[in-house]
Amino acid sequence: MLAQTATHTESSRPAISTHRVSPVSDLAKQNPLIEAMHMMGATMSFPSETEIFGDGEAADYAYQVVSGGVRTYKILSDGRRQIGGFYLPGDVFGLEFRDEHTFSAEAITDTRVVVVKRSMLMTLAGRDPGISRELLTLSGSELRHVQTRMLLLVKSAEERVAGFLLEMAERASGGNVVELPMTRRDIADYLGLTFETVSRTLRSLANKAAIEIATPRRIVLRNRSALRLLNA
Amino acid sequence: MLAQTATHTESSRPAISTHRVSPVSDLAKQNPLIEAMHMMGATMSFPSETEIFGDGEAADYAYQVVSGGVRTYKILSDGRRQIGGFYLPGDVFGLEFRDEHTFSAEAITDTRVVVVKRSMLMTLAGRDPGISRELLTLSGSELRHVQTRMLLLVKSAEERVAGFLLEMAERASGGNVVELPMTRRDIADYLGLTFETVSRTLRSLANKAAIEIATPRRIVLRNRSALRLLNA
DNA sequence: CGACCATTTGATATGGATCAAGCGATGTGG
DNA sequence: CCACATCGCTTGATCCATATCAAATGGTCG
Repeated sequence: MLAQTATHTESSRPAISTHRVSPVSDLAKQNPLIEAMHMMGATMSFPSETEIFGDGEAADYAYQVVSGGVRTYKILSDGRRQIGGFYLPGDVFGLEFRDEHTFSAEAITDTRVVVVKRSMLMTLAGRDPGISRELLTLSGSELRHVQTRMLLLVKSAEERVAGFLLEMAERASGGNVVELPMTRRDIADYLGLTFETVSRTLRSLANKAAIEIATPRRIVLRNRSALRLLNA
Repeated sequence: MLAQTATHTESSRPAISTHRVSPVSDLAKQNPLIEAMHMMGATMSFPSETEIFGDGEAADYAYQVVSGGVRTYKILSDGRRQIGGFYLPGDVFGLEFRDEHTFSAEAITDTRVVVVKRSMLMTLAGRDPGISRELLTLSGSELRHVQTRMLLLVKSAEERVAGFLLEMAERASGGNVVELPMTRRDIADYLGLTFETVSRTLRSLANKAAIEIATPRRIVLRNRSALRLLNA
């Protein structure tokens, strides 16, 4: 069954709908890869906190988030969890250009995704240089993203949190209000910090009037350039 | 001129030889991308410590190390230097799948590289799915490599240094003797540590009989599994 | 041989982790 | 509908790994 694992309990089983997704979004119309995924893919729903695929499983499918949010992660031998990335609506994940998944993936909230066989994408890519080019572009932007993360990980806690907020703001529409679908612990595991440090750092940024903590999950960016200075 | 910048002084100017590289290596014969680079590329020599390209410059060329070694890096606003990667003979660098270089590149020692126009590779990729697939594979392995780095960067100094040594041993033939072409500071800037910490950690690993410091630049791995345990 | 770097080693400082406790919102069962 | 349990978040106190500052040593190349 599609990317489903034994960890799904009866109550958290993802729902599969086999009819095609429609209408195709504007984005898809401009991007042959996304278009192909929507044309050929099935939609699946995953309840909050359920596994989409596991670290080490065969990477037979590629996914695109339709609604909700996804985190990929890896459990290190000492029990710590490192988050590989957060994926929001429109983002493609699971396409790792190798045969096994490097990370596990879970729905952060109730999530719908489009799923397509990787082999099908690869076949298409062999015939259509446009698809092939899109795959390269996608891979390149993943690479860039991870490199940016890498740069973040050598900085101070304040710089990491500021960088994270700016990244989330950019990815979710670009406004000043950032809705965080993930917990403090998720953010901490993404940034290589503890959740206490994330909490304290957010407080400290609020005290400096760089941000406002409207609710724990809703942050308002008050002074983007101050954040960007930290982000350097 | 090919990837050359104003920072080259008269005495450190790279030498260009326009004749084709030959013979094509065994590796190249098995990999259409590498083969293409060798067939169409020119060789250039860069003296130790000279710039190959700069952060932000147009990424018009892709490079493969023939001999010597290369580091890519970025200077952060606070003056710290983050090293993007080390490239040894056989490694391809500068192919960032975007129009501008994300990092600068310098020769660590006297270095020869094969240079080829990126647009030429892209044109070939459009015609030859084999080349296209190789580019994807290359991009995928860069991605995996950076992800591994990312995982390293959230660990302790000992884990980072152990991981670094294992990586270098694997890449340079796989024997137990690791020749380090780079300084302690280079390693530190690669791992997000200070050079003092790198030095102390190497000493500590030697005290535990996990390694032997034959000379500062030549490390012998004495107990790989101990290193791997740290590396988890 | 001498000068210059890279490296090592030592002493101290500090940012973030860890340990600990309390608070607030959310949802559940009585 | 209320009381309570749970979970996420915040805040406080202390500890520790690594940074920082400082100095000595050693290897390498004119």
